[in-house]
Amino acid sequence: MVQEERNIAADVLKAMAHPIRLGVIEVLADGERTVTELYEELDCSQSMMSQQLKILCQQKLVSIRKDGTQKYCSLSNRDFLKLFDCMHLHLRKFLNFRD
Amino acid sequence: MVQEERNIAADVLKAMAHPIRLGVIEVLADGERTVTELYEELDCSQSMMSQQLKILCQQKLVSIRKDGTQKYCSLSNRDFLKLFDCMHLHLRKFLNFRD
DNA sequence: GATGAATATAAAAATATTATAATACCTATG
DNA sequence: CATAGGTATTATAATATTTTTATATTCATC
Repeated sequence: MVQEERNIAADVLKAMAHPIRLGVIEVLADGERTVTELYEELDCSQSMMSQQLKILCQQKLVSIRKDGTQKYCSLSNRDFLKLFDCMHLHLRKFLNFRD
Repeated sequence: MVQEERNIAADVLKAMAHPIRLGVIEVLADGERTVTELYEELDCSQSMMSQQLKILCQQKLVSIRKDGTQKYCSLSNRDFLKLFDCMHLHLRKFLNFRD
């Protein structure tokens, strides 16, 4: 990677590096959700969710389609789900996390 | 992942989400380096590198062995190198990045 | 066109991150 | 033991992120 790529890659990672945003990715791995479903499932405010979704969309991690008054969110790039496997192992193997 | 795991996972991702720290991981993928080699190769100050290495070590992404007056850095967990493949594709496929 | 449900935006305070500069801390060697 | 090379720490200013609260927008329905 060249400098410029690392800057952008860092922004993408930063977009994932937040408990709620990680939660959104995890939930959406299971399939499409509305904004309301997301903030209920992840137990945060509507405003919070809206702002976090914006960040995820900007990095093209999540995409949104509109249907009437609701918005349906889904993963743009399922490749990054691999990351959760790495992370799971890392938590157990390197940071002392119990199962 | 439960809440607590997402908090920690977010910290690990945050540790990667920085141009220099990404650079360190990339360079170390190729093999061990001293601190001096790292900051010369990545073109930043010694102090900057020392601080960034600390963050990487805290999350057990990098480990350091001492040899006399120098410190040798290496990757603790090569699993995360998969991330670079995903990222490379993501940059090209989703963010309009030329090759 | 008023209402209500779903979502977005703005503002602001609290906190965290980043980057730089200055200084301190080893440790090997003369 | 003074020095110099390699690395760490501290302090600080600038900037960015996080979270909450309040308000705005949009759209379907009555």
